Amino acid sequence: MAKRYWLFKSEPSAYSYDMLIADKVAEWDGVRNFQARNFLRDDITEGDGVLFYHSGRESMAVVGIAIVTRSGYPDHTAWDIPSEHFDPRSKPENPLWFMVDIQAVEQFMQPVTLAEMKKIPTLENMILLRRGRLSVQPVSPEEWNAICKLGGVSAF
DNA sequence: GCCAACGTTGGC
DNA sequence: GCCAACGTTGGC
Repeated sequence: MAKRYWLFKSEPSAYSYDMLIADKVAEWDGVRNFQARNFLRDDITEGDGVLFYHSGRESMAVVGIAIVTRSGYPDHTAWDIPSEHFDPRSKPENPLWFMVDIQAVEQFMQPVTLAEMKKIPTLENMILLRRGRLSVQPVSPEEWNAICKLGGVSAF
């Protein structure tokens, strides 16, 4: 199966790329949107590439890349009552929400800002620019390459 | 801090 | 099943 590419958004005060580096591997839990859930459950598989995007006032930029180390599996925080992501509709025997694991690969030399991305014709159809609110979204190989290049990833 | 976009909920 | 109300995200 061909490797696919994704963009994951995170508010850096909630979870930043630096925290991912420190944690080595992160469970991408807490996604509570059905479209994003479907990607996590059905499409995102081990080995896929992830652009890590910081949303919010301080950053608004892709800051690095990550790799999926575990394909979709049930998000156990949904049945963890003290968790802020608790959702009584999800049960271990019939999970509603899903997550994947990711690992940091390389921090960008240069964060690629939202303002910068808006100026690149190759990126004009990016979901990030068209429907800003989806927190897990597919990225085309062309978009992936353009952003990695701008970010100064060593492979380019 | 404001507000547009948009996903979700719930009354009918 | 429709749609108004509501809540959240996230850029500005």
